[in-house]
Amino acid sequence: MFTIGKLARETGVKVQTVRYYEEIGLMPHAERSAGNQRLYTQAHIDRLGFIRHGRELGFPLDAIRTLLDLTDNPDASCEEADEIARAQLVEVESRLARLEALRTELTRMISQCAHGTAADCRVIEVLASTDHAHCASDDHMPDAAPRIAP
Amino acid sequence: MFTIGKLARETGVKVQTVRYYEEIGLMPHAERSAGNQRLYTQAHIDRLGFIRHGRELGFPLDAIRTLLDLTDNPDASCEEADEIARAQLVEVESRLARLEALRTELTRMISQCAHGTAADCRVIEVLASTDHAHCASDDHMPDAAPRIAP
DNA sequence: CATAGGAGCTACAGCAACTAGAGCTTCAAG
DNA sequence: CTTGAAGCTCTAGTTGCTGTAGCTCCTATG
Repeated sequence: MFTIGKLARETGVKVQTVRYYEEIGLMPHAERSAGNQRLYTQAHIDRLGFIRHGRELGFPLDAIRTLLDLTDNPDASCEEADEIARAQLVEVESRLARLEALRTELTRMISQCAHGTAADCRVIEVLASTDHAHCASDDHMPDAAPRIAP
Repeated sequence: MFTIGKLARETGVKVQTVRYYEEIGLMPHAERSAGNQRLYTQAHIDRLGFIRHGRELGFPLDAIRTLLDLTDNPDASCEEADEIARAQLVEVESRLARLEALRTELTRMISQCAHGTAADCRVIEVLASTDHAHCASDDHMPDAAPRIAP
């Protein structure tokens, strides 16, 4: 059996994050030692690895929760998993499109900057202009992407 | 002079968000009418438009704050604005790279799904595997991107 | 066997950038 | 004069953690 520190090191998830996952029910309540310390097995490492991998792919915790339920019911249809993955792909592609538009706009802004004073700074001018013709402003911004490494 | 509702409609920023921007000092404290309602002028519309445009380009509010300071000092060098824009471009490009890796991985997962049971679902299998060879897991996840449209 | 310091524990505060709601007042139209 | 939309303040919630304070516990060394 491992302590929480070992579990964290094995999976690359922070200790606090493991406790957080337990709190929100993503990880089961761990057994405790005589001294009230959490004890984990290989199964916990696997589950936490699954969660981390899902987070790396940008799945929200709720989607991961559903995917974990599916792994607990191996006879269930995998349609739901497929759907979650597809939805995530759609999300990722929409973020990509948006970010590509941003890159274009930022590149243009920067390349046109004459390095003078703020009064005639192209960067500021672009922001101040009411002409949003080149903005991708009409589709919505993506949600937070997760932070994995510290 | 406009009410907060008109200001919000003009700029596409929500009423609550305008009040929030005032609270955090991004928008100035508005004049009040006899009945304690906020009153705005064209200058406020311009400023809020600037903020919204910056948010659309993904700038964090702190960066926008700095850019707004520059517009208030038109004689200052625009070097800082340029640097903020460059930093934002770097950020956007790193998110793009990461998202492209995600798209590849998700596409692969989905295309290999045989639509059977969870037990042999490729999506779940990929998440459960400890082989992270194809993950972009070693660079860190980007920060939250903002949500502009409701 | 005592002790030092690293790791564990709980509980709570904070981050970004809003968003939503409760419960009230004010304004403008009919 | 009334009604309903729009304004007001204040508080709490969102997502996914992260950090801190102030404890206790475990293990290794002297």
